[in-house]
Amino acid sequence: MAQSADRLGRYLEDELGSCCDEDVQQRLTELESLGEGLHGLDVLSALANETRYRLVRALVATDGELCVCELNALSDVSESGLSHALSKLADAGLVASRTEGRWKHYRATTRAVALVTVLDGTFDE
Amino acid sequence: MAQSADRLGRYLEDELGSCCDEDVQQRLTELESLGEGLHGLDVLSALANETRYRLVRALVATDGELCVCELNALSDVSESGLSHALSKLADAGLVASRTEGRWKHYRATTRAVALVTVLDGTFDE
DNA sequence: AGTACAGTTGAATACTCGCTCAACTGTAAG
DNA sequence: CTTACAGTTGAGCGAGTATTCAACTGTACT
Repeated sequence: MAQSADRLGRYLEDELGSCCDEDVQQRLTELESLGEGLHGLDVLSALANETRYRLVRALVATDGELCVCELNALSDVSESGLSHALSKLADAGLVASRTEGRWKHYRATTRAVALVTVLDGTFDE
Repeated sequence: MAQSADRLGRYLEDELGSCCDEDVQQRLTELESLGEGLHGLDVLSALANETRYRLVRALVATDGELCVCELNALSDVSESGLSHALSKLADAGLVASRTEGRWKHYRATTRAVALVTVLDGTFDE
């Protein structure tokens, strides 16, 4: 860390013309405050996996509900793996479920819809 | 796969009252078409890591450029690790860079801004 | 020329995470 | 009450990934 502060000092000197230790210290605290807020990392982690991403995309595309047994048809993992995947997605608030008898239905949340939509949108430019 | 088709058949029978093999087959192909389109998975993978996510958030929050040496201050990895991280982000189209002398400046792309914004937005509800 | 520094690259290591297997819960039907 | 089925849970293994170390490129300054 002392190393990187040195380099930052040299950089600020380049930028400002002159630079004292206090300038470096101030900039350091400014920068550290930028690094806060890891809100959303768990959501991204949940989505950043082929199996889970496919499930979410399918649910978003369906614009409704799909039964676990239907989701099974479009994922190439075991039934157990599918359950794990859906559980992780539910924890991240990307899918919600409804049980009916012994069948369980999943649907995409608005969060999932928003993310997939934005993600697709950034490829059209 | 034969197993899951069986289960799907039983499910469709429950839903439709009756169900023949052709119904199952048709539903299967419908479902498989939903699983297409992995566009964006690499972007998510790039973002779904604490180090890289913090870098992107910082760049988005700054609404401008940051020097590598400044980014170094808010990431707790080595200088080399930082370089690897930025490289992966650049590959995913989440950051862009500009070299000036021996200093290199990074900025968030519109894709990064869009994603972070949407992600934050889904927590306010 | 040579030295110092900003940043990158590739290989090796350590670690996380996704998947499967087996055992389990809960629901419906004979 | 027993059997069959839908789905979940936890442990353990294998594969992918994040990080570091060392060597490198390119730029400025003397």
